[in-house]
Amino acid sequence: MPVTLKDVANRAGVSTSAVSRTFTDGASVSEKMRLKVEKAADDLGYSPNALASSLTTGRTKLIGLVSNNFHNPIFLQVFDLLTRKLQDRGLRPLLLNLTGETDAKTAVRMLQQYSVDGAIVSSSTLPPEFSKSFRDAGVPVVNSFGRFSTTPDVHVVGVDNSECGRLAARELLKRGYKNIAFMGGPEAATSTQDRHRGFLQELAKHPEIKHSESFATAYSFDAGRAEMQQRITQGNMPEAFFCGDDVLSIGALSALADAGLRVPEDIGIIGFNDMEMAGWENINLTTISQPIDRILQSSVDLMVSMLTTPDSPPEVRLFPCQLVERGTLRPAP
Amino acid sequence: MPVTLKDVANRAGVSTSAVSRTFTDGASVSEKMRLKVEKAADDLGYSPNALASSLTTGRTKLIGLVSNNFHNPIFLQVFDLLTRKLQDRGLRPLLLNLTGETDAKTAVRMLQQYSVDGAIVSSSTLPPEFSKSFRDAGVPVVNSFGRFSTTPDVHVVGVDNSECGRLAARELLKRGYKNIAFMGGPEAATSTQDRHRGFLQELAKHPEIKHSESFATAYSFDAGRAEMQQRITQGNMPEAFFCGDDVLSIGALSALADAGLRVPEDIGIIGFNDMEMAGWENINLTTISQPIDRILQSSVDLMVSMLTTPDSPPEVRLFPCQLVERGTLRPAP
DNA sequence: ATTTATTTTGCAACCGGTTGCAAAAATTAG
DNA sequence: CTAATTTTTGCAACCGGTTGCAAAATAAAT
Repeated sequence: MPVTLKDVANRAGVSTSAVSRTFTDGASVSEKMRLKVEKAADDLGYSPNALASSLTTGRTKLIGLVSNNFHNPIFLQVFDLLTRKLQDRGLRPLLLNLTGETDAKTAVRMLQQYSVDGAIVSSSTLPPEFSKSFRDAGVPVVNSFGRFSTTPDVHVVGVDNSECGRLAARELLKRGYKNIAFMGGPEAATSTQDRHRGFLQELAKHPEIKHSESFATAYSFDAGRAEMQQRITQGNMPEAFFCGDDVLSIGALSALADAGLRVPEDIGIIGFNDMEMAGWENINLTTISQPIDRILQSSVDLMVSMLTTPDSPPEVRLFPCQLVERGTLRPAP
Repeated sequence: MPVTLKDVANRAGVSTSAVSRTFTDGASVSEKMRLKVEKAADDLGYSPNALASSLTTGRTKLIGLVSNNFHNPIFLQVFDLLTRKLQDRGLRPLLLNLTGETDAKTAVRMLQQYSVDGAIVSSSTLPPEFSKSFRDAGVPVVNSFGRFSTTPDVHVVGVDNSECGRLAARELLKRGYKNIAFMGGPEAATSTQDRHRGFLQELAKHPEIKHSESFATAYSFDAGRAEMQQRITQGNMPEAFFCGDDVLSIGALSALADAGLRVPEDIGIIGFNDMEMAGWENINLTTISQPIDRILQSSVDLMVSMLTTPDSPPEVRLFPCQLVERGTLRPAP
């Protein structure tokens, strides 16, 4: 059924090399030959078998898309953009779901078996060892939404999370809140750690501001809701919260609503991510947006450049975040 | 860098065939040989190159995951489950994003170039021609969330959407609503058409019930909100709505809230899908759930069985939907 | 019209495995 | 202890392409 190189060669009455060459750009083929071959290929409906060619070229054009986060809606957007951007470059995304996977070795083996040309690791909760293992196994990797480092093991693209923490703190201060809180995601997530650190850095400049912090067990609605309920029953509530994620914020909002606390009149909330839902009128969450499109574009660009020029030193590309003003924070006085 | 079959053969002092055989189950190898080879393979850290073997076996274990819906959060769950289930079976999901793709030929070529063993098409908005083209190109396909047909072109797994429409209607009637409405997604989506049909079928049995219908332009929050606003300004509101999707419902809820209409006191809403968010306490949407896990499990099972026994006639597997009682519909009297 | 430089083409080996076939080794039967 | 079977193993061809090299064809130079 599938028509092969040889079939085309026969029909065109030329060697297989000639056919191969007309389909590899940069190869030496005369115009006459090219036409003859293309004609035959068209007639037969031939398209080259990428897998077979990968055997000799060593390139599969397969890119592993590695994640363990299939719960935050933001990742649907990530997959959407990433797959399209890869497709545009003639690359194919092979999805690797590492949910519940703790052993980097297994993951490496999976990638290797399919000889992916590279891997884009998209997660802020996957331990950095994974990326490193991939690289050590000889797989070029880009870590999207990864952690800033002055000595990165692999390419990192994302935002400066501690700057985001500072931004959130500044914004709360600007609006005159005197007693504020940080509500993070899981303490083990580097993104939460960094945002927390930035938050504290900014507050260090304002010793008169009271502040407190707590951590939800996950980046999820339920965790955010539970954590906020906890804070409410404990009493001694701050005036405003910086929540480490929108889903978390929405959970928190729901707990506040249940407790009869009004937002932003009684309590202010600022989230993080600007997921689609944050803009929905019944949620209307003031939040901080990451430039997802730019981050992913840059990730793909980096991947492509690694494929053409291997051994470029790991690079960190950070993009600025932005406040998205909506209705859950009182205006500056 | 990568260690090959030959390397292992050399080290073990045996032929390459022997090595190949120890890694293919069902092949004839003595215990002695197997041990010797496994030892050598371990020492070298060998793992077979799946792509190379695909050349001769004709199986790549690559399964195309085809979708054009990267907006409904329900699909994140779909990808999560699908990738895990495939991985469990030793298959690898190759993601094919057909957003904005209108030409089935292009899509087919993409699949073919990577010689996927099969394709799981997950979408209720992708034209059925796509699935058919894939099949015609010799790619086994399962259409998840597809449309029921007595003469299906390909395997179809999903729910009986018209039965869901009937279920929704029955539920509304049971609760004593006398004037009800159907608010569908885009009229071109088969899922909307079928739910609509079922809805009407049920109402045909109750001529005393007033009913009306309208269609949102997409399965999205904004479309649902806009459509509901439209209905409100038109006046002449029904007592309850069956919305063709949860996201749509949530948009509708937001419009109702803005208009000062209380749910379920003034207006009842029943959604469809039971996405995670529907259960969030601040949304608390009464809805109809599809057994996503079973649908996807069945899809993967069907795919696997097609790979082992090709040419089985296309089958339709429909699973029952279920009411999920929450707070947006008044209780039965 | 020759000679020389350049481009185009085909041959054949190779990429990393798999597999039909026949020879070799191990079992079982007589 | 042979002869007849059955199992295990290696050889070599093949899967669908790619590519270095040298021969053949063209083009440029003298």
